[in-house]
This record gives sequence, C-alpha cells and structure tokens, in this order.
Amino acid sequence: MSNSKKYTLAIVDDHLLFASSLEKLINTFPEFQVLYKARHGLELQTEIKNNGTLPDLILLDINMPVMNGFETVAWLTENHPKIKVLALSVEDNEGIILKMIRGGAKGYFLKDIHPDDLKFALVEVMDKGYYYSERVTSTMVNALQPGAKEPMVKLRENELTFLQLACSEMTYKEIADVMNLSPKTIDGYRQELFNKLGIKNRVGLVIYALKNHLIEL
Amino acid sequence: MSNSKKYTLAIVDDHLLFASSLEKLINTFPEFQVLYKARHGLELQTEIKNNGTLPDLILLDINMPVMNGFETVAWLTENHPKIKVLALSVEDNEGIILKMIRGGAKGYFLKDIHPDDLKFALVEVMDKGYYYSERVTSTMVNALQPGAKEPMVKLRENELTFLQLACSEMTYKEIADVMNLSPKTIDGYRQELFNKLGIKNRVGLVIYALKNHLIEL
DNA sequence: TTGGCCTACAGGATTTTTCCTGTTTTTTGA
DNA sequence: TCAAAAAACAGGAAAAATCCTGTAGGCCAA
Repeated sequence: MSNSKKYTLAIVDDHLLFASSLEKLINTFPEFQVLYKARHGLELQTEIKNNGTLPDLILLDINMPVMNGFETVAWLTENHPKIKVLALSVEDNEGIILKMIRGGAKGYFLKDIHPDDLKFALVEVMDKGYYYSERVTSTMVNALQPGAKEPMVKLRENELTFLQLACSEMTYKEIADVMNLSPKTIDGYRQELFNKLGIKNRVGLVIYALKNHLIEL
Repeated sequence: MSNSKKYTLAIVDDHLLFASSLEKLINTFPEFQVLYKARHGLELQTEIKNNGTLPDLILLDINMPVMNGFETVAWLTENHPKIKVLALSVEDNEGIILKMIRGGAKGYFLKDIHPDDLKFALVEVMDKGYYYSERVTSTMVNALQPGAKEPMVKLRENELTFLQLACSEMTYKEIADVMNLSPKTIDGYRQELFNKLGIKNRVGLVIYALKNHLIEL
C-alpha cells in the first residue's frame, strides 16, 4: 500500500451525526482522509461537480432520501467508473447486496461492522480493487449457483405498480381504475405475484413489498 | 457548566460502527468523555454492574436487538434514576417520542442531527436536566392538549395479539384457532379496530401495526 | 336485587378476495 | 409476414373478509 499520499474518500449518508462521526473515525486512519460528505446522491453529484478533485473512494449509504444508493452507484459507475464504491447499510438482505454489486459497488458491509474491519476493508478496496466479506461472498455464490434456483424474482413494471398500490387500502377494483386496466387484468397480476412470490394473500404482498423495499412506510 | 471534571457518558447502540464513530466525535468535546459502549440494554446492564463507575449520561438507541430502548430506559429509570438518558433514533414518530419521554428519557433526537447541536444537547442536559428540541416540544404540547383529541389509541391485550397475528398470512379463522376464541369474536376485534384506527381493511391493519412498531418485519 | 356496561359470540347478508380455466389482443422474433 | 409468446381480459364459483344488528353471561355499583 502506498504511504506517500493519503487516499481521499467521500461519505454519502443522510444521517448527519453518523456521517460526521464516521469522518472523525476515518480521519484517525493514517492512510485515509475524508474529502467531503453528502446527504444523498444528488448532493454528491453537485459536490463532485463543484469540487475539482475526485475522491478515490466513496462510502455510500443505501437508504437515503432524494437519491438513494442504487441510483447513486449507477450514476457513479456511468460517470466516474474509477471511483471505488463501498456500500453501507443497516440491512442484511441478499436482494439488496446483489443489487448494489450488480450496480457496480466494490464492497458491501453492515453498519454494525467493527471499526478495525472497516479499516481493513478500506485498505483492501484500494489495494485489491474490491472487498467482499464472507457474508457477501456466500450471497454471491448462492446467486450464481445455476442448478439450485433463481431466487431473483423479476417484477414487470405493471406488476410493481400493482404491488405498490395493493399495499394501500384500495380495493382491486379501485386499483384497476387507477391503472386504467380491467379488474380481471389486475386479478391476473395478483395471481401471478402469488405464484412468483409463494404467498397466499394480500397481506403476504404487503410483507413482501416491505421486506424488499418496494414501498416505504 | 463545570470545567473541573469531564462528564462521563455511555453509548448504547447495536451499530458498532456508529457507536465507535460517535465515541470518537464525543471525545473531541472537551466537556465529555465516553466511558463505555454497549450493543443493547442487556449489555449495558452487565457493563454497569461490572464497571464500578456510573456514567452521568447515556445515549440510547431505540431500535436494538435483545433489549430495546423502551425496555432499557424503563430499567434505568427504575434502577439508576440519576443517570440522564438521551434517546437517539432514526425515526421521527410522535408515538415513539412520547413513549420514550414517558419512560423517563430527558431528551430525544434524530440521527440526522448536526454534531454541533448534539454537543449543545449534551451540555443542556447536564446543566438544565433536560433537552427538548422544537420538534419534541411541539409533540408533547400536542399530546397534552386536552380539548383537541386523544390520538393515543389504547389497545387491549387481545386486540393487540389479534392485530399482530393479522399481519401474517393466516385467515381470521386460523387466528381464532390460535387464540382459542370464536371466529365471531375475532370479527368483533377486527371491527372494533377498524373503527378505532379509522381504517377500511386488513391492509390498513398491517400498515398501522408497522407504523406503530407493534410488529417487526 | 337490579340495571347498566362490557366482552364474547351469533345470524345473516354483502362485498371483496382468491382460484381455475379459457379467449382475445398485442408484441415480438425469425 | 407469420407464428409463437406475452399481456390483457372474462366467466364463474368458492372462500374469505367485511358489515350490521342483536343476544347471553359476568361484573359492578347504587
């Protein structure tokens, strides 16, 4: 690892207290220095445009207002592929991990990580280009197992819209009106989702949507 | 404020990275020093018992495994009433704020607070005994308005149990079996809850339970 | 003791959800 | 351009959810 110059990084997290605290912590690592912080992807974009220098590394929260982690990592991969992105989340969810890695993140870890491990992860990412914990590795292996199963459920645009509307107090008929479709079509979506997701009733839909962050409370 | 001696404090939060970072931040405040950290209420209890000295102040997260913020503040108020407790949460929810304050917390703030404001809050709490932000104050005023309304919906034991079971894929008949009651009684609970909570169907129940932390995902 | 109140429970009707199968329309790929 | 695949839609029926009103039994207070 280079000792000549500190690696610079940016922190993107809407929890100001966490971001500021983390900045303090990271600045105690001799190899790293926080360049700037942002509350969400959009703020990061303007920060990058205004501030002449790019960070070597970005610590990216996933749950954020305005522009979340998924959108942000997509934008970064598109516009600044050289910047390493480490995703940071409170949630240990396979779907989310895969989504971020597919989006271009070079690593993923939970907010309950030990500071020493964080430091190790930062060093790894700069040295080797990536850092994957055991948890993330096993998730990826599972996802790539061809024989086993394809747990990745793909929802069509309309199915997603229906699912989100089903998480309200609307009846299916009302949903059909909103979506400008026949109630029978809506019933088709419902049936299809029940099969795909392995659930039995509308409550199952709500639970699924919540667990997979397809809706917000 | 006393300059002779630093105030000591403990941090209780299951997110190790956040807790450690916050420790670093707070230790830069000349008036304060972090005595120890714990991942949840239970760990705090053993820490307090083992470690001879009590902290002056505890920063307490609400969402934690094993023993959450509500249980912890209740225990602290019961066993160590002299310790000031500041609740710390990601969620801006009136019900939660009131629950913590009723439990004995001397203040409440969100994790997106600015570090300077945190410092101010810490100082306030030690000097004046409490710190309430505008947000918290307005919440309390609302809650105490006698004429306006009583938004605090009280759920009976059975109603709560039913509500929680209703947030699953069980049918009402199955719920009746589990609770050893007639399906008609369950229907009565349902009707009563719909009226009390102003909702129209079972999805409304799920949403309500989630928003009020009556169930976990 | 009696009347009021509360909880559990019922009857019975209506609406909504859920299920199964089949048809028409649209889109897509060779 | 034509056939196959996908999407939208329908009929019909059973199951579950929702709604409304009413009753029986326990408890408590005047």
